[in-house]
Amino acid sequence: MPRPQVPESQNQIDERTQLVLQEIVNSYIETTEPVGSRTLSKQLATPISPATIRNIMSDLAELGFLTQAHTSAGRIPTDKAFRYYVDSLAVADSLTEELQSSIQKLSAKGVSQVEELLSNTTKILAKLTQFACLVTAPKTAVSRLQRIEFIKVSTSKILVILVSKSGVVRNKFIEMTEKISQDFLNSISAFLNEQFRNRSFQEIRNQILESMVEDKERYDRLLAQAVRLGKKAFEVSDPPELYMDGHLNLLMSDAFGDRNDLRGLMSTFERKGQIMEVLDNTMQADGVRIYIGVENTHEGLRDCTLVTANYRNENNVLGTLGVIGPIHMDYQRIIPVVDYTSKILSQAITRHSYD
Amino acid sequence: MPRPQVPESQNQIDERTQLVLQEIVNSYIETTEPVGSRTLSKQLATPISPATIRNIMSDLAELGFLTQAHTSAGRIPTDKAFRYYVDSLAVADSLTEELQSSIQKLSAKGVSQVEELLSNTTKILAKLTQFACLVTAPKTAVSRLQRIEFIKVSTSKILVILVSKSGVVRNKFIEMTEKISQDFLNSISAFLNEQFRNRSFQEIRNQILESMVEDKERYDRLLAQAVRLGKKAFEVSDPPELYMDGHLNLLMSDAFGDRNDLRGLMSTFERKGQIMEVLDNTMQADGVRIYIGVENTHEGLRDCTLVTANYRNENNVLGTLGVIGPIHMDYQRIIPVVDYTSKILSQAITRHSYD
DNA sequence: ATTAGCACTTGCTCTCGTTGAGTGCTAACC
DNA sequence: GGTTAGCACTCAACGAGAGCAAGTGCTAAT
Repeated sequence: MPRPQVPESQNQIDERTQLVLQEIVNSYIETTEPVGSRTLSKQLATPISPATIRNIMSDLAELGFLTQAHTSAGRIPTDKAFRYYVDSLAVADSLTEELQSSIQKLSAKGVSQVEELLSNTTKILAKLTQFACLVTAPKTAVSRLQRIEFIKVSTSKILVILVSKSGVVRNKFIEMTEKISQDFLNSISAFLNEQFRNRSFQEIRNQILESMVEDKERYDRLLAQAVRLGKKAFEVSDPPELYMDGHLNLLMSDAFGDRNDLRGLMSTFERKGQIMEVLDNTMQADGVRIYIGVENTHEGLRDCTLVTANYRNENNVLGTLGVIGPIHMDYQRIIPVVDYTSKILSQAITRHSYD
Repeated sequence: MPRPQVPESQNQIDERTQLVLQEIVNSYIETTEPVGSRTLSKQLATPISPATIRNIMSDLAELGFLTQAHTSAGRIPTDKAFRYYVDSLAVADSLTEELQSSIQKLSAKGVSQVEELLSNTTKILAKLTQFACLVTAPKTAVSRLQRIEFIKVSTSKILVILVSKSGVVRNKFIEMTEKISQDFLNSISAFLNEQFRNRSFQEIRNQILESMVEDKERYDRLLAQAVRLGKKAFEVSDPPELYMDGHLNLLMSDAFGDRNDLRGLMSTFERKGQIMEVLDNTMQADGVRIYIGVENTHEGLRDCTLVTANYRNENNVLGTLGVIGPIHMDYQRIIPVVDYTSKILSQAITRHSYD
């Protein structure tokens, strides 16, 4: 999702015009009301008369930075204006101590599970931003194996436990027709642990599949069973895991005027798979990414802004977190929050890793 | 939450009046509009003139079954009317084949985890009812131990795996300061399995606590460690588990007119603990329970109806499921759906149990 | 006891001025 | 030539009033 490249010439606007645009966006972010020339004139530090501002506004409208609901209404910044604002005008606030310490709480005392860490992250983000917040679980494909165990829970059922380096535990039941003793299962897990420890799940999958096409005659019973169980254990059957919180904030906030707007958005949230896809698509990039309105490839998000950042351990990018809010969100506040949260989460999850 | 006991005399209303009341409620459920005497007269099978109906309505209003928004508006059934309707008038529809088979899908092919079963249940209920749907995870206190295992994942961290008879798997990390070998952990889990298999978590907790106050001199190292680890493993630190789906349906449906109504309701949903409590309180009773509007002890649900039923295996009630919808829901449809779902879930979860 | 008839109530909708914020243009100004 | 004051124009929002429709309550007749 590369940022739309606009010819420089088109956006070549002089300093004062820039100032006016900045102030319009600021004002709109603050009030969510169309902003008029008179009001703006008063707010502006440099005194410019309403008439002049009208001229400037007219220019900006022509360049596609402003629209108006009807001829006699004030101007509303377009998505393009917000993009411009975010790119060149906004100076990211440094976070207050208070915000910082709120965010640090995500890995507070006694958080022993990665799942809890991620869920805390969404909760804290939701609280601080008052928007919908998302965190993807560490990608299974790049996860590295820390430990695999098989536990026989009944004659035909085996519980598989997969622990990844990043601290994620996954449980899965396998049905077996033939009888296998717990001792034998232990041998198998010992073998698999020996063989695959520290390898990524993706690698393991591939290698197992390769093994299967090799000449089976060469296998002893242990190896054969290990391959069979391993295949089932590492199958990618798991639904994409996504932690989500605060989508009700959007409902509360009447930042989205129409109830129908909200409906569309909410049903997007219900399709977690789609949201996952959107987040995954942003994962290549680095740092905080911002997708404003029409810039969103996913149709359901065209009336929102998505702000995302990755989290990682020392070796790999593990997942993405993000917030979804109105296009007129307070970027100066939100961007650093997302940024800092991603860093704190990275730290926390690195501490949780086993090395 | 016992059903409010109303003196018989107050509700002693003759057959025709009953019929009118029934029809008013029916009509209101269908249209969500105040119902007037003229309209009702036409709908009624037995021909009664509008004027007579007005008299009857006047009586019903006096008895507290009907209200009206203003003098010249039609009548609206009160919560009391719905209670009367549900208790004595509604004949539960038998479920269509279609509905039955939809519900049976909750335990469709390849559902290997109880968690998935429960989550499927909320999804199916949400789809069929278009309301908010809830399922509580099997109560840990009454769960019986099937298997406990300890896996050492790093020098200081131990992963505990608790498998209950009902098929629920729970993971938990324990930090250990002193070093314990995996072999020793295996001995401990063997011991605990031997000792506590089939006992309820509550019993186990108690017994472990008892053991701790006993003379420690008598312990050998194994026993001492087993008690220590066991205590941590069975600690009730887990957040109450609640599966929820379809609360967005309520948002979509405009059955709740005001957006503020919805906000209150939604923030109730955000406090899962409160919802849990409400559901737990209903668990003593048997069969389908219905709490209409003011009958709800929890304030946030006073504008809703809650319909709940338990699910169970052969031995115990395991948890509760329920739907929350508008007071004017279609009871004839919803009640059998909840009832049947609870039965199918009971069956499915019984099949998942290990015996 | 039931019903027809009628006066009355009340919310809803439509229309039509009025108001006010805001624009666009033109002409004057520095 | 850029900036500003002034003025005519536009258009949503608000409010009052008329007409309408649905529904009630009461009274008198059946």
